[in-house]
Amino acid sequence: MHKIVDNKILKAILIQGKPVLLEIGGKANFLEIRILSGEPNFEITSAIKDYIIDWLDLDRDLEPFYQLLSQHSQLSYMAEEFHGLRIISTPDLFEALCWSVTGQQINLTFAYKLKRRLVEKYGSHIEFENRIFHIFPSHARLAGADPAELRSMQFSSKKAEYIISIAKLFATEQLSKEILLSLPDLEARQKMLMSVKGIGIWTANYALMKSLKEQSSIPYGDAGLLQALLIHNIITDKKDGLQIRNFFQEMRGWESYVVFYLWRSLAKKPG
DNA sequence: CTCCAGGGCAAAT
DNA sequence: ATTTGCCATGGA
Repeated sequence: MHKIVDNKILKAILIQGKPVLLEIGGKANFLEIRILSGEPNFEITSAIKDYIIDWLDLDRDLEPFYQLLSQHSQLSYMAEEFHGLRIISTPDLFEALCWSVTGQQINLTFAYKLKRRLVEKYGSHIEFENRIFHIFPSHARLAGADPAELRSMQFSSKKAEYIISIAKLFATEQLSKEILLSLPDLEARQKMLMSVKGIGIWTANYALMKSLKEQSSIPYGDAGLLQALLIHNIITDKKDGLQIRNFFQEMRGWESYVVFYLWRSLAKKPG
């Protein structure tokens, strides 16, 4: 959903329903944002700033997290190696849910392929200097999609059904980020999401972590998480729930960040 | 060929 | 209340 060119992020988003193309570049101690396409005014510029702060989690003080990591025998290296890395969130809850349903039980490479097809077929886009910048499909668009069409794009029948029914929940305003945020606590949010077909505990926690940025939302059972915990000798058995719970007990308040860093540790190092 | 990927559901124990 | 079969596909 974004491109990186010359060490700058290019991303198209909707701000107040209007498409805007952003370029985010790094300077010494601040970010420089350019609006490449769109009609900026004060209100839009301000909303863009809020969006980026939310998206890249820029308001969070990571020092307490690095303190916690540095005390951990196996993970202390991360405070150095991944210094400054923040959770890249998915502000659009609908997108987060579609992605987590898509990614269920298949390898990530294939999951990315499916998402690309979904975005290219149903999403809008901005064209700028002969390049296309995609915007994730609206729930309204996917609510009207034909499940057979998703099936032909190699979504499983169940995933096609789940995604379209989730889109309909959004389209009929039975589900939204605002509705979830209005609930009293994490448990209530998990419960509401899990009442939807296709959303189990993993999907609920993933979406809550990525979109609502719940700091204690742990995607228990996640294949990548378990693999990373094994690699770091934090657990010896993927089925040993006690070891896993004990680990997250130590990381209380920063569970999501630890998961995010563990996932990052699995990524192939460039070069 | 088999196993497993950033799971969840429904049927069968 | 737990376990199992199934979904779809591709890489190891």
